[in-house]
Amino acid sequence: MQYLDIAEVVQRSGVPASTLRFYEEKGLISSVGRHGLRRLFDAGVLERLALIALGRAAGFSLDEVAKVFTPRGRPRIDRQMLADKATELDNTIRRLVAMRDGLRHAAACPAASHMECPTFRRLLGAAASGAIGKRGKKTLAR
Amino acid sequence: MQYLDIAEVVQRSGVPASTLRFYEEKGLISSVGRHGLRRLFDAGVLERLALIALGRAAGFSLDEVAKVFTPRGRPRIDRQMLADKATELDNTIRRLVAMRDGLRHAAACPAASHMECPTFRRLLGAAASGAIGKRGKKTLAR
DNA sequence: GCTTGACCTCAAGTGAACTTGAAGTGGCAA
DNA sequence: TTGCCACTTCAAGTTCACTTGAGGTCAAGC
Repeated sequence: MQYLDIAEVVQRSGVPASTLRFYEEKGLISSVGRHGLRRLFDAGVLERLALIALGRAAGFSLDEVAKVFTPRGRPRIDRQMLADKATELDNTIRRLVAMRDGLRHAAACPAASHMECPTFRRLLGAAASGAIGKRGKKTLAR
Repeated sequence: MQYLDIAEVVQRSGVPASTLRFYEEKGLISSVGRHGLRRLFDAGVLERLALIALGRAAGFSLDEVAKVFTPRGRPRIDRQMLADKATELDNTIRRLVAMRDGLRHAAACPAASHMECPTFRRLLGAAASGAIGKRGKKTLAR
């Protein structure tokens, strides 16, 4: 009874069965057995899924998230890693704030064409020089 | 002389030739002619590339960036679109700030295991419930 | 006992944004 | 005139995180 059928995990976590299987294949979660063909999961899988969702939202790749899990055990989270990720987020946030302000200005700018707006051109220069982007790619939940 | 060889565009913009060809194929930029086989670009392509970089950094897809360009002309930027994107960025920023704070706390948290830290668990709950992520995917320059 | 249907496996597909590889071309220096 | 080699084309490959499809299985309900 303490084991959850995959359908229950899907229902409780909102994560599709295909994704659960995919995560299991990747070693991110593991099932404790079967009922016939059907996977059974320990209730702890829900916490693990939450941790995965958290990691993804923070910008970790699935592979990075996987490293957080000890071979067969509970999560072992490196505080340094968290701090590093926080710093990384800080930089991302700074860039996005600059972008947002620039966009906001451009949207309200009275110049006939954006190309004549100094603020927009500054933004453009920053983007071109890589000050804004150019540091790799990151997938973030929208 | 006012035309730039593709090699020059590569050098000045930092964008690889393969990407320039890819962008041309996508209709994001266009060459004005050839010198032998080699593409020649108008100097304006640099501004266009900057605009593309800007759009990408702001979270626009290439297709979205393409819409900014009129069929064969100069950029025509919809102010509403800019404002919308700024609002979108605002939401992203809010989420990232929450994430960063959570991570920062978790990194400094004195609880033996992160699983015993209330702040971390709150973050986990938020991630699981989709309050943090779960609203789609966005590729951002890192 | 038989049907049902949710689950299973395994392979392939998706989409975004490029990159890479093979084979070809042509301007330019020697 | 020849050779170099940076460019060209076109197709296919790459990465990430999944999803989809075809064909199969089995516990449960009738």
